[in-house]
Amino acid sequence: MGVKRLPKKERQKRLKLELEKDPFLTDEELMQMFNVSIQTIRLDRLELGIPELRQRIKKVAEQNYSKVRSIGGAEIVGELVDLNLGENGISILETDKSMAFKKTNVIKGHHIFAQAESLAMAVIDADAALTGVSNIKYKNPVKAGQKLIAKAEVVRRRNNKHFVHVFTYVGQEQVFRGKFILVSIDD
Amino acid sequence: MGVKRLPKKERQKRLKLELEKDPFLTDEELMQMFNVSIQTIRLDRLELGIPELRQRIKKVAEQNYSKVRSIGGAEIVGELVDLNLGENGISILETDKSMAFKKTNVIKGHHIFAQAESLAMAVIDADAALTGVSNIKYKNPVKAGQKLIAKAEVVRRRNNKHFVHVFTYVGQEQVFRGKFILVSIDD
DNA sequence: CTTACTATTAGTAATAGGTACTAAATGCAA
DNA sequence: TTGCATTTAGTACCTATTACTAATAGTAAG
Repeated sequence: MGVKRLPKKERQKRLKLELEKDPFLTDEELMQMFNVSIQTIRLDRLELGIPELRQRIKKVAEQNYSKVRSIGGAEIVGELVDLNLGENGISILETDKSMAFKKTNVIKGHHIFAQAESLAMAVIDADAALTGVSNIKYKNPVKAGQKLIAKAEVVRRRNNKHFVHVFTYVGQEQVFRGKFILVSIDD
Repeated sequence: MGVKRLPKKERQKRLKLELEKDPFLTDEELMQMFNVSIQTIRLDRLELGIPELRQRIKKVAEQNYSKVRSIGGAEIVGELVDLNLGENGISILETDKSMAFKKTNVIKGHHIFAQAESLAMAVIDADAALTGVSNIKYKNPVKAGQKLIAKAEVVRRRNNKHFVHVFTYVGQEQVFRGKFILVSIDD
C-alpha cells in the first residue's frame, strides 16, 4: 500500500484494524504496509497489547475448533448414537453457549436445523443428498447446555427421493419437528 | 497414557488418530504419550505426511476463519447490503468450498438456511427473536463459489409475532424460499 | 554367533517469527 | 540548542521445528 508515513496514533489505529481484518499478517508484512521498520511494528504491537502472529493464529484456531467441528466441519452435526440405514436413526447434540444468542442464552435455530438435516442425510446413506424441501417447526426454545435428542425416520422412498421426518427433544419435551425430502444424486 | 511400547505400525495409527482428535499436540507431548524419543515422533510424522504443529494450527485457523464468522460467530450470516427495519432487507453471501459437500461441491442446506434466518431476524430488529415456524423449500442446488442474494420482506405483524418471507437467488434463479414466523421476546 | 536389516535415538546446523533488552539516531517543537 | 518522543539498529535468546548425519538397539535368518 503506497502509504508514505503516518503519525504514530494513526498508524497504530490502522495496524489494529488490519490485524482484526487479517490476523495472519506477519510483522514483516506490516512493516512493508506502513513503510516503517520492523522494530516500530513490534513497539506498536507491544503498546497495543497485540500478541505475535503465532499466538493470534492459535487463538483463532482454538476459538473455532470445537465450534466448527459441530457445524459445517464434520458432515454430521451431533453424535450418531443409533442408526438403521434406510429406516431410522438417533443423534445427540450437546449445546453450549457458543451456539446461543448471547443475551438470551437461547440456541440459534440453525444449529437445531443442522443437526436434524444432517441426521436425515445420515439415515438415507446417500453421500451426496440434497435437502429438497423441508417443512419445519420450532416448538420450544432450547437453552444453552441442554441436550438435543433428534430422532429420524424414513417414511417413504420414491426412486431417488427420500422422505424423512425428524423430531428433536430435550428430555421428554419436543422442541423441533422437520419433514425433509432428500434427493440423492448418486450416479 | 501408561502405554509402554507399541509396534511401529500401531503407534503410527494411534498418532494419526490423536492428532486428528487434537491437532494442538506438540512433538514433546506426543513423545511422552507414546514413550519414545522425539526423533521417532518426527520420523512418524514424516512418514505419515503430517505437518508440524504450527502448520496444523494454521490450517485449522484458516479453514475456519471465514466460516465461523459466517455461521455461529457473527449474529448475521452474509453481508447486509440493504435494510429497512420492519419492512425488508437484502443480504449477500459468498459461498466457498468450505460450505459445500466435498464430493459434489453443492452447498450444504443449513448455510442457505442460516443466511435466510439471520436476515429475517435482522429485518425485524428484535435482538432475541426465535424462529417459531418455518416452511422452507430448496429449489435448486447451489455450487460453491456462487453468490447467494437473499431478499426478506415482512409480510405481517401481530403483537410480538413477525411473519417474514425470504427468497434467495443466484443471479436470476431462485434457489430457496422460506417463510419465517419470528417471535420477539423483548421485555 | 554373526550378518543383515529395521527401528530408534542422538546430535548438529539452520529456519521463521518472534521476545526482551540496550543503545544509537532522528524528528520536531519550544 | 536543548529536550523529549519516536524510530531504528543490534544482540542474545526462545520454541518448535526441518534436514541431515551418524550411532545404537533389537530382532530374525543363516
